[in-house]
Amino acid sequence: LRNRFPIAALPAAPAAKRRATLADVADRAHVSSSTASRALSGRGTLSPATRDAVVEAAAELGYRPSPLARSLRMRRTHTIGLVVPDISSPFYAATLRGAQSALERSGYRLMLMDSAQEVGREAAALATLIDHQVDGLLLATTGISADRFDEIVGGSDTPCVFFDEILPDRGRGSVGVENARGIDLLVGHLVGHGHRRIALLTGPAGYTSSGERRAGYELALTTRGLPVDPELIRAAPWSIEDGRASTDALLELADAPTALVATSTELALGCLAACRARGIDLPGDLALVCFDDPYFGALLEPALTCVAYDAAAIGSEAASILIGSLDDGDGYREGRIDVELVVRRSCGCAWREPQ
Amino acid sequence: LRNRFPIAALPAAPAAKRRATLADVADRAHVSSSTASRALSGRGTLSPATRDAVVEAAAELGYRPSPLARSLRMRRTHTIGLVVPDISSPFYAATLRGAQSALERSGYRLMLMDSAQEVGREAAALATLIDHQVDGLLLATTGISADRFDEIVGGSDTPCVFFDEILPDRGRGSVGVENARGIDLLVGHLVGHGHRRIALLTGPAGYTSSGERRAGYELALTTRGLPVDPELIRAAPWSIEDGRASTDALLELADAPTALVATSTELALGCLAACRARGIDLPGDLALVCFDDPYFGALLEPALTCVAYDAAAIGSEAASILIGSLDDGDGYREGRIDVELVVRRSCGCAWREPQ
DNA sequence: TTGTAAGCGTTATCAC
DNA sequence: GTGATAACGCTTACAA
Repeated sequence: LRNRFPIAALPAAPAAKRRATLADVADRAHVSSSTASRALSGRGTLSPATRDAVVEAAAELGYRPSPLARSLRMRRTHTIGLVVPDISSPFYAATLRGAQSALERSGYRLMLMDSAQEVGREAAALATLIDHQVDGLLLATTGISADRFDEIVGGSDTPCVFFDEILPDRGRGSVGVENARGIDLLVGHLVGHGHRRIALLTGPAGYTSSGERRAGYELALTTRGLPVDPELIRAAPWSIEDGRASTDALLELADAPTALVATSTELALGCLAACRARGIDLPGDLALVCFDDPYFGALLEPALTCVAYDAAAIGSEAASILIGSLDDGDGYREGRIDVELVVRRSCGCAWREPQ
Repeated sequence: LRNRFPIAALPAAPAAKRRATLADVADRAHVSSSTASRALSGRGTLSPATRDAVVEAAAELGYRPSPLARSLRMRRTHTIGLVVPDISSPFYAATLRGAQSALERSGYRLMLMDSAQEVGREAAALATLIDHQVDGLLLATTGISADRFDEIVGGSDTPCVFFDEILPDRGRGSVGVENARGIDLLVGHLVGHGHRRIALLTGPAGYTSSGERRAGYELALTTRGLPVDPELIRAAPWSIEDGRASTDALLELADAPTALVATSTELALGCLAACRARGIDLPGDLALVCFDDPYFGALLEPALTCVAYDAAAIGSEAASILIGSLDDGDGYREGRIDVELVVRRSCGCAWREPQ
């Protein structure tokens, strides 16, 4: 009854060989599977002889432990969940890479979810990740409420580190860029060029970076004794189209600005497009600076003066904080990624491309 | 398989520390855990009354099944492994997003690994993914050998679909862009402008896209009765710096080209940088076209004429093929993403930005 | 229609 | 030192 399929009748194709399990290794080394486990994991005590035997058997069988079984048993997955609003954005892609390499160094895997800028999907992503018992969470929130967040991740006390977009008073830490300082650098430089009517293109209200940059702008003006004119502040989604529309509106003002601070690459490009269409000379008629240094910034016309920062560092810093929190226990750590002013031509400086 | 446990079913007050297990649900519904399993999974037959009781108990407890335990038991993880050479590149980030959304639609999760353009890391990434018993693999290879590939994924017969960079004769399918057609479009357009000495900036030899684009270039010239001059072909890594150096070299030729086809955004930007530094007028002195349409292409000076394609579609197409192969069994499916010529100014056309 | 029991591949807690 | 044995949370023959 057993042998209904004699050897000769086996299919020509080689049956997929079953992966060796710990039990197989144990058998081959003539020990119990608990001993084999100890030998391979290094935990517990056992004689060097048996350890060697087990290790050898494992090597011969090409044994690879099952992370799945291990996770189920140990209640640790060595997996970190990452949620971002849009992974195809260069910024988040860079943070992802930074996080990934930092995590890899510590032996963690990454499970990625994209919230597509929808709160509902963000919540679903978090729930999925929690279901998978990720050991920790890296989250650039797209606007989940504190209550919803608590409801989903609160019960599991899975540590969470926020980056870029932060949910206040939650999680084990947060990482952002020096938004205020960056804007101050930009505004300061423009003021140095003699500008007094400086416009701001910022993102929608309610976002961490949007808010910090706007506040930074107002502070930068105030500390320099300049008035804050609400008309010069335009909040819109971070897209080229919105940047263009906002710039158009600013340019049609009776008392138009002489300089403009764009808080993202896209907004700066929108400004560029608007000026080009209207025949406005940059930086002659309007000086432009940007919070963010795209890799093609030097090749734009005019080459973009901006504030640069290391997006990958945001990810790796967040990952480091998370890993720290994983064995440290609690507390709250805050990281800020440094910014740097990169002076080129769009601000009015007489910069020329090197070489 | 789909999300039968919407997050709305979470308990209002997450006071429960330990997550409810199936056994808890069973207890509360006064049935055995196998019955509870059947009720929740919809498999097997059971009375409507008990089913309702179980479902209600599950809802009351805020029960969420453990994918870990389920995977271990079912030998299916509903997780797909994705390996790319560099996730911070906009191209791969876009493919990732495409893949992610297609997979999500079918109830799969994504586990991401970055090979950092190193064969060793690529192999390690694959091994890790196989260890995790991913149900399938999406791979843009960085150059792993067929033998090594077989060694790592062969034994498990985990289906694999290649995209962008392809390992021939392996896996269940592959997806690339219409490289030959794209180059033909570009070369054809330049020839239409009267150019006969057309240079090519391509990537390093040994890459799928690099090779296909170079072959496409030679074919495009030949079919138009133009000679192929090896001096006009420059193979170098896809970086701005390399593009610049290659352009410099071409420009110093005794018989310099009058037009140039860059096979990537970076190479085109390098060409731009070289021309700007040398005071070469684009497109007057040199016409430039590019395989790839960066989102800022219209804002460069001159606005870039190029061949555009949907990078996200590569990822989603690859994911679709993989998912198909997951239940279809074997066979090999090949996908090609369409390209489109976007005419602007760098080729010599009299294009003006809309509006 | 439902329950019992045997796993999936590990590790931890005991005895011996 | 080493080996049973019992989990981890789930699915699925097989029995009842």
